[in-house]
Amino acid sequence: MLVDSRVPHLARTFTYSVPDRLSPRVTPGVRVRVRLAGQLVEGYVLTDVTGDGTPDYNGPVSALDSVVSAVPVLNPEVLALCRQVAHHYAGSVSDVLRLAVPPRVAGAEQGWQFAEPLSVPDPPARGLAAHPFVKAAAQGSPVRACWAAAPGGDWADELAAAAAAVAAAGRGALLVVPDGRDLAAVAAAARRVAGPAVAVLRSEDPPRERYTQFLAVLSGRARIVVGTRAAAFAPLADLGLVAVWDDGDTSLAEQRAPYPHAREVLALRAHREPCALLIAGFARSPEAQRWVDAGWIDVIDDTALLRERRPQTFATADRVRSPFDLARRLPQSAVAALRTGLASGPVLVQVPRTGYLPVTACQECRELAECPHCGGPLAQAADGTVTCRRCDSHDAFRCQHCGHDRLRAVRTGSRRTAEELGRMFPGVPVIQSTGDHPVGSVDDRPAVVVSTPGVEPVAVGGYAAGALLDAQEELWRIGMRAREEAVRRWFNAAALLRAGAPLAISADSEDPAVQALIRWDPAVAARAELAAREAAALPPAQQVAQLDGAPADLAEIVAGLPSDTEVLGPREITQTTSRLLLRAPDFPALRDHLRTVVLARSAAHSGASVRVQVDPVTLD
DNA sequence: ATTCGGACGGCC
DNA sequence: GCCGTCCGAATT
Repeated sequence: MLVDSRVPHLARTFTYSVPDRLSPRVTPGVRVRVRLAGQLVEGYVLTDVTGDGTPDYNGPVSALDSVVSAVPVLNPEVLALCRQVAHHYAGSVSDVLRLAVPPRVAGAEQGWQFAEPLSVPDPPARGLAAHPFVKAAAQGSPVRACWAAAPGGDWADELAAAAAAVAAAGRGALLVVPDGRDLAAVAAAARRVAGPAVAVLRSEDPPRERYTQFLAVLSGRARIVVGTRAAAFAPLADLGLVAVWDDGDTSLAEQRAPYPHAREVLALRAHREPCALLIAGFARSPEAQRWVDAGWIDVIDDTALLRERRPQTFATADRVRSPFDLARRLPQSAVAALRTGLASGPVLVQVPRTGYLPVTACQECRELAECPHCGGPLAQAADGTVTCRRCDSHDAFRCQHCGHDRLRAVRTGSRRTAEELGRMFPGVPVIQSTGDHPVGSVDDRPAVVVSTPGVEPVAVGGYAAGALLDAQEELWRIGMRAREEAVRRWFNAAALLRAGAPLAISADSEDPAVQALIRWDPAVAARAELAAREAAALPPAQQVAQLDGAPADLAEIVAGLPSDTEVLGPREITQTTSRLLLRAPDFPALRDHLRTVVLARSAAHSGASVRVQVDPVTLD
C-alpha cells in the first residue's frame, strides 16, 4: 500500500498483510488505515508494487488496521499520472494525490457503484467541433493543438461542442479552466449540449459537492468533466480529449506542493493515455508557443474569422505625465472612440489597478511615498485618507526625504478612473467591476464599464468600444511574467468587444505585445516573449528550480550540487528565509538530485525543510 | 542506583 | 511526522 504522509521519505509504499475480516473490502485503490511506527496513518491499496516502492521487501509485516472506504478512489491510471507529476516537479506522490483525490465525505458514498456511461448526442457540426482536430480526437487519435479562439463570446460553447463531439463518439473529455467565472460559462455550455453527462469539479465547492461530483466521474457515468486546476487529475476513463482554457492564467498553477500547472499535467496525461491535447485561449502563452515552435503541437486559427471578429485596435502614444489629469491617460482619440461607442451601447475601460490612488509620491520631491513603519507603498483614498498597502497603518503623510506633506498620484486606480469618466460623460451610468465586487454581465444600454483585469463583465451583444489604460506601465512592470500577463489581460478584455469596435491602448504601437493585439495575432507577442525567455535562460526556454529555506540549509544543499549547476542567489526574501534559483544543462539530473537530497535530509532529520519549486509560475 | 531528557534512527 | 531506544547528566 501507498502511505499518504506529509513526511517526504514516508510517502512511499509499505507492505501489509490483509486480515480475513477485511479482505472482502480490500481492493486496489481503496483507502485504508495502517499502523506505521505505532501511529495510525492512511494510505491506498495498490495493484502492484512497482515504482518508488519496496517490491522485494521480505521483512516482517503487520496487518491492515481498517478499510476507510470500500470505494476505489485511486485508479491505476490516475496513480501513474500522479507519480509522473510528482517526479516532474521533484515532489512527493502523496502531495499530488491530495490534489487528485478529494477528501472523503461518507454520506456522499451511499449507493455508489460503477455505472454505464451516459450517452451524449452529437453536437452541431460547425466551428471547432467540425475541425479535423476534434474529429481525430473523437476517433482516439492523440493529436495536439493550440487553438486561437475568436473574439465574440462563444468560446465556451465552442469548447463544450468539441467536448460533446468527443463524448458522443464514446470517449471522455476533460476541460480545465482557470477560475470560477470561466467554469460557470463552460459548465453551462457543456450542460446545454451534454446534460447530465457533465460533472463539474470546482475546488471552491463545499466538500460534499466536490466528493459527489468526483464519485460521478469515478463511476464512469459522467463523460465530460469541466473544472478548475485539480480537475486535471479527474478519474475519467477512455479519455479522448483534454483541454485547458487560457493556459497563461497563473491560477492554473497549484498553490500547494509540488505546485503543478494544469497545462503540464494535461500534457503529461495526454501523452500517457494517449489522447488529444488542446491548449485554448485568446492569447498564447510562451509555453504553448514553445510547443508550437518545436512542432509538437499544431495551430488552429481561423485567420479569416479572427480578422472578421477582432476589434479595431489603435495605440495612443501619449505618455502619462500627470495621472491626476485623465485627459493625459486617455487621449482625445480614445475619448472619441468611447463617445462614439456610447451612442450604441456599453463601453469597456480596463484599469490595471484597484482603489483610488494606489501608488503615490511626494508632490514636492517626487520620491515614492513610503510608510514610516514598514516602508510599504502609501495609497490615498477618495476622502484623502492615506493608508499603507503593506501594513494597513493610517498616518498623515510626511515625506521622509524632504518633509513636505502633499501627495501626488503615481498610479490611478479604477475607482478614481470611474469618478473621472463619470464627469467626462455626464448622464451615462458608470459600472465598476473589481475583484472584490465583480459584475458578471451588463445589458446593451449605454454605460461606461470600468473594470480591473479578469473581472470584466460580459456585455450582451458585446461592447461598442473599449480602452486599455496604463498599458505601457504594465509592460514595464518587473517580473518574468509581467509582459505575458499584460498581453493576456488585453486579449481577454478585447475579446468582449463587438467586431470592428474601436479599442484604444495606451502603449507603444511598435511593441510586439501591442502589435499582437492590433493584428489579433497572439503568436506575435508569444514569439517575442519566448525569445526574451531564451535570452534570459528562463522558463519555458530553460527549466529552473527555486529553493526557499534557511540560509544554512541552502548553503548545505549548494555544497552538494552537481558541479555544472548554475546557482543564482541566495537572495533574502524574509528575515529567516532566502531564495536560490538553480539551472543546469541536464535539468532532469538536477531535479532528481534535489529530490534525493530532500528525501535524505528528511530521513536523517538534518536541517529544516527546504521548499523546492520546479518552474515556479512567478519569478522576479 | 534511578530518573529524566535530548538526539537519533527506523517506520512494512 | 511519531515512537522507541540509547546514553549522559542530574538527582537521590
